Amino acid sequence: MTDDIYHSDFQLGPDLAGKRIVVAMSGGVDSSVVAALAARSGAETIGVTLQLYDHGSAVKRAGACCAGQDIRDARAVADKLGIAHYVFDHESQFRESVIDHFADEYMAGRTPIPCVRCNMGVKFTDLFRLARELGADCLATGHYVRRVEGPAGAELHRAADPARDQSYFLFATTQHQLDYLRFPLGGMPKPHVRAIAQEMGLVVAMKPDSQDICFVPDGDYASVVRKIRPDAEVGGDIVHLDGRTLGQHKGLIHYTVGQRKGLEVGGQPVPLYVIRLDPATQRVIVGPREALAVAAARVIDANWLADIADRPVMAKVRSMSRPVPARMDGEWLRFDAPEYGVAPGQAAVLYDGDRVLGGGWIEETMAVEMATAA
RNA sequence: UGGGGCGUCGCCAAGCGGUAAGGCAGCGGCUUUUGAUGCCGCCAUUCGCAGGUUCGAUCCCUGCCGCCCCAG
Repeated sequence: MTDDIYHSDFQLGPDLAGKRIVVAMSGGVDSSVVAALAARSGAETIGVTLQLYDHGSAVKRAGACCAGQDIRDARAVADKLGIAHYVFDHESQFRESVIDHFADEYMAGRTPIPCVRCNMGVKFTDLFRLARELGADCLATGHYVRRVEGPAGAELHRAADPARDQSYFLFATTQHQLDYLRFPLGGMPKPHVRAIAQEMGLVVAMKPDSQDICFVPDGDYASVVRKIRPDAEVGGDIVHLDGRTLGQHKGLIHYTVGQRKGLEVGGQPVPLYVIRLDPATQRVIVGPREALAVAAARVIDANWLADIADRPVMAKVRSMSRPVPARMDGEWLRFDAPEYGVAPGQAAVLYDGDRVLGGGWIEETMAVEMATAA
């Protein structure tokens, strides 16, 4: 027999007849394919789309989701598949749980990850509840991550396609949520997903991948912060670690730890990087790249999916980087080798091979010099 | 209005008679499912201004302008 490109496992047992699957449909190609796979599985499939924000028709850029055209796309796919489809207005919830928090974090000199907040709240709390209310046996999403049945229950693993892996953004998924969630695309390469969409004639087959922050129109996140918090742009001094004031900046929200571009400070022998942000004095502290070296990060509000105490782990402090060896020591994640550009507000996610052990939010960091001096 | 030094890209800075290094900043692109980082490319027909010497000057000479230092 030929390979069945539609093969997927919703981990609901051998017979899906009589089962009910709710699919979170964003209007993109990934979740559309999940809906298609669910529909073909024999289970009753219900598509749900949450409208998260609305910039009018202004957001016609590639990469948006959950608004305007995306909702129409989701509806079109559901119609094509012949499945039920519901749209719920979650603009106010999304604004409160994701966008407002995003703005406040930047104003506090931190660097937020709205995608994680969105997964935690809107998707895995609100949608989760909706799916339960609809009597579904599971909630399926288009995330590129794998759910593996382990000896002690469901485990969260990285996607088979390392280039697509989204596990970093899902570290806060609780065991309870994981039990109910399904990620049918976790084992597939992206081209495979598009092939399915194309073969099934889904209108979204050629839709560009989403990227950047969905609710930020053109990469200019500062303008979004400014719109929500009009007093966000308070300028201040750009101060070197050695005490020299090198210039003026246009507001803390424009900077993040590790950032090099945009300081507009010239005449230096070496590039300067943002070492830290001081919201109390509205100062941007800069220094040479070496000053960025961090020995440890304090992690709070953690979500653990396995025991991580006192054992070697691999850790990621950003989505796009290979995991580095580290170890948890109480709240402190201690890196075997210095890490650079670790910003408070970002997440630290721990791995054991492909398995996600959990993670938490970076509250503060310890510079290498301080650590060695201590 | 005594002496000395300096004025080269937005900033720092080489060049000191043979037809403008480099760094920083900036801009563009690539990469990227957060913010960053990184990588690649671009970035002074012109050297404070005006003359002069020379085949040829940013480099030599003269004057002017502007800074800086010492002295008074």
